[in-house]
Amino acid sequence: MTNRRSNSQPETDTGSHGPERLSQVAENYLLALYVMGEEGMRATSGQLADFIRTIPAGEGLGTTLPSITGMLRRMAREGLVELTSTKEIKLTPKGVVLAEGMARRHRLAERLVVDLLGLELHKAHEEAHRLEHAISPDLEVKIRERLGNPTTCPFGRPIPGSDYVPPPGPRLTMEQADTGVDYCVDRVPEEDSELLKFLVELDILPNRKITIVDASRHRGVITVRTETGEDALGYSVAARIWVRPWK
Amino acid sequence: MTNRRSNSQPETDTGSHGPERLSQVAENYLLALYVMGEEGMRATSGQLADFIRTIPAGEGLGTTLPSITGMLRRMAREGLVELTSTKEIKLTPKGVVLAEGMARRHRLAERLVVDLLGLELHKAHEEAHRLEHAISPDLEVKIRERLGNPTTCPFGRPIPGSDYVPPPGPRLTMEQADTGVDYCVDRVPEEDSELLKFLVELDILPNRKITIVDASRHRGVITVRTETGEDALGYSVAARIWVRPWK
DNA sequence: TTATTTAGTTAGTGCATACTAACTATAAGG
DNA sequence: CCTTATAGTTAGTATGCACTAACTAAATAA
Repeated sequence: MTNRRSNSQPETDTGSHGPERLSQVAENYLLALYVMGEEGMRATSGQLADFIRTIPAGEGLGTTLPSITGMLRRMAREGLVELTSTKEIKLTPKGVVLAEGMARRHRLAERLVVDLLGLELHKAHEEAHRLEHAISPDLEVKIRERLGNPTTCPFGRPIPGSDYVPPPGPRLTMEQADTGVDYCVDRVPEEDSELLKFLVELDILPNRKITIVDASRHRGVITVRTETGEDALGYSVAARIWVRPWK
Repeated sequence: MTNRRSNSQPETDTGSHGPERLSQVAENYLLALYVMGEEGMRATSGQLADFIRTIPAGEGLGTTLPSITGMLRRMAREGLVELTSTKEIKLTPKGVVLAEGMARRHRLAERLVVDLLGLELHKAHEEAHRLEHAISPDLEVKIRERLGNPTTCPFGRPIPGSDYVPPPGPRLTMEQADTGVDYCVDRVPEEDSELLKFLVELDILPNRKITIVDASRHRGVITVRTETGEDALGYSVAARIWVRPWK
């Protein structure tokens, strides 16, 4: 009777390539590694620990280095990951397939709770982190259909397997954006609930038009005009918001 | 990396009455005990084992008597159940509250997947058995609102905490129903996927009107008229379908 | 009544997942 | 070059949850 989800089984399965269903913990690792890959981060045990710490539903469990080491060993045994000589963690082809599935279900779940159930955006990531483990292939199909085959999650990330096409033009952070030019918000961070509440209020959300009115690097403040008003953002925040050229 | 969901934690929580979050296994037990209570079944370890075996998502795990004994011991330690001298398993007040929550989420999830996502009815129970563990209080509220505060699940069972009022008149099984009288289907079994496919086809579903055209006990066959046609049912099947007087 | 079946517990084991403490290897600094 | 910090592994332990095998108590049959 605890907080932990774990997983035990005397390996009753027939044989060579491990059980079909993964533990929730393994699923979390796969998703984390997938997203880290998307973001171009070097995936090491330490980075992974940091990343897993941001999973809200996880309540900070399984984030010590020894836990990571042990889990990765088991995942390597199941052929999900490989540990390179440089201590970098790589998904195997099998791992990639399963990780894509997790990202797909995670992002579909985010759309589900936001678009269909009206959940506040800043709660979507956490809810999806629970739901992603509970969505069967059958249900996934129904969700996708019901949502009209979305291509991105509500935070702007692509849904693997959808017919997402990267929008033309460079993607850059708001911090790097030019003054006086119209941009379209491409992605916002999904894991920072407090920031998200703020971004919702300011209407700085994917597919909204924004213009940098003023960027005073020395003050560390960027002034952004949205369709609803004008607001000041710190550089550290601006650096986490991705935009692309408008139209 | 297995099929099993388990749960481990060096009991890091502060104190006296156990961790807040339960394991999925414990949640399954609570729901099982709750439903068995609803059905007026005597809850013993053996009965519980049988019941848990019907949980499709569980893949038959945790159904041996020793597993049950061990789990019940842990749950008793957490103050969720009590084992009476007659080997009967009783939910404690705390257990009842948590079990009601499980039943609530399970039945809301069934409505969600059927009404909102268009999932085939015969798959709803299994899907809900996964989803019930992944629904937070926040999300539960949204689901309930979105569904318009339903009072029953798609199989006719009441949703705890809703404003369900038991319909007037006696509830009886179709096997006990009189010939030539109009009845309203009250409940159908949710866990028998094959039977459900059949009942959907025949339109023998909660709130539909049916009439027993003929009951020949010696042949073990009941002939039922629904709004779409007339069909023959075996007594063993009829015994599992609950009806109430129409209007 | 005694034998047998039925139901349940206890004992012992195995694996997943978590932790802390102690060790090691690599990188950074002096 | 040697020292120290940083990152990661290994060792050892704890808990949850699952199993089989063996035991026990209650009900049933002979």
